[in-house]
Amino acid sequence: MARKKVKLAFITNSAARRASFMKRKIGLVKKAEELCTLCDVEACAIIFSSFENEPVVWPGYLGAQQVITKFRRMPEFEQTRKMENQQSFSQERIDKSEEQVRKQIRDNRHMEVTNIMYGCLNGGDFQHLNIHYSKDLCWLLNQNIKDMTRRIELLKEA
Amino acid sequence: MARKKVKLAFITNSAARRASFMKRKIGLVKKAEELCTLCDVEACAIIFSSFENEPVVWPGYLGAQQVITKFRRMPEFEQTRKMENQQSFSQERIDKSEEQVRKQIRDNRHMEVTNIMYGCLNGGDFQHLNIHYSKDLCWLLNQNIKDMTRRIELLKEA
DNA sequence: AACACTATGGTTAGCGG
DNA sequence: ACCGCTAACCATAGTGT
Repeated sequence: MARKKVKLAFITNSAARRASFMKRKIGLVKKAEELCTLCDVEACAIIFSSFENEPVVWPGYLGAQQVITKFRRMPEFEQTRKMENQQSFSQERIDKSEEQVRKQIRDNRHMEVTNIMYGCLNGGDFQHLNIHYSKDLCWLLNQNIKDMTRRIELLKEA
Repeated sequence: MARKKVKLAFITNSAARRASFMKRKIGLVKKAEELCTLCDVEACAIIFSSFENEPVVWPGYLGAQQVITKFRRMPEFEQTRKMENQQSFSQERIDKSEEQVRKQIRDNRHMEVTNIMYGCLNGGDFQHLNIHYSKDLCWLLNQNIKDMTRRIELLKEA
């Protein structure tokens, strides 16, 4: 994610994919270690890749076995419930993302109308604006006027 | 890690620990998903914490079972070898860190002597400098003179 | 291949609601 | 408790060696 924002999809170039894997593998293990140290959790991770003959096993063979045993001991019904939780977990993340998109659209609109406003202030033509932009522009102007009025009042008090 | 750089140690405050866990859990799963998408690996993660009654199981119960089965099928001797690899993996990271520390010390020294140099240029006293600082300062001055000479030559050519 | 570097994008601690 | 925000840290893609 350096020069360009990287697209979250399979990396076709195999050298790049390998490089990315090597870096991210370390990153992931580091994050897991941090979580353990900071929050005292019991966890394990296993990663099979086509780049290495053996899987990455964190935090090591014995540690992983211990966690797996604990996992296996959970009653089946708990595990099934968990699967459902897993789904709702993903759903929540989707909902969050969608909310963020909506927010972004609002912000973009705001900036767009702000730009139009400055254009008008510099003598631009605003006769051609359609009804939606006109209404937003009006609202924005009113907001700005309110802001300025408030500031003036504050200055008077001081 | 906003206001201060956080120390990598158990978070004593339990509310803060819980908050950190909740955030980092999501972060970890996200990283794992990214690794899968970008590099097409087969992986699983299980996290038992005192904050949740059930473990976080990624990528879900069935997916985890599949990976665990594959892991269990590995011959014992491979698994043992892997344990050793795990150790050397950690050792490598320690070595890297130590090298970085050494580099940092060098850099710090460089900046320190640079500061002294500017002090001298501004009329500071350098009679009291011990032999080590004197030598480093001498070296730094020579470097700077070389740099300047090179730049002068470049300018002449142009 | 395997590293060091660095600009950028991503993560998250601490707040405020 | 949980959510959103933002400054500050952290991870890493791309590059050069």
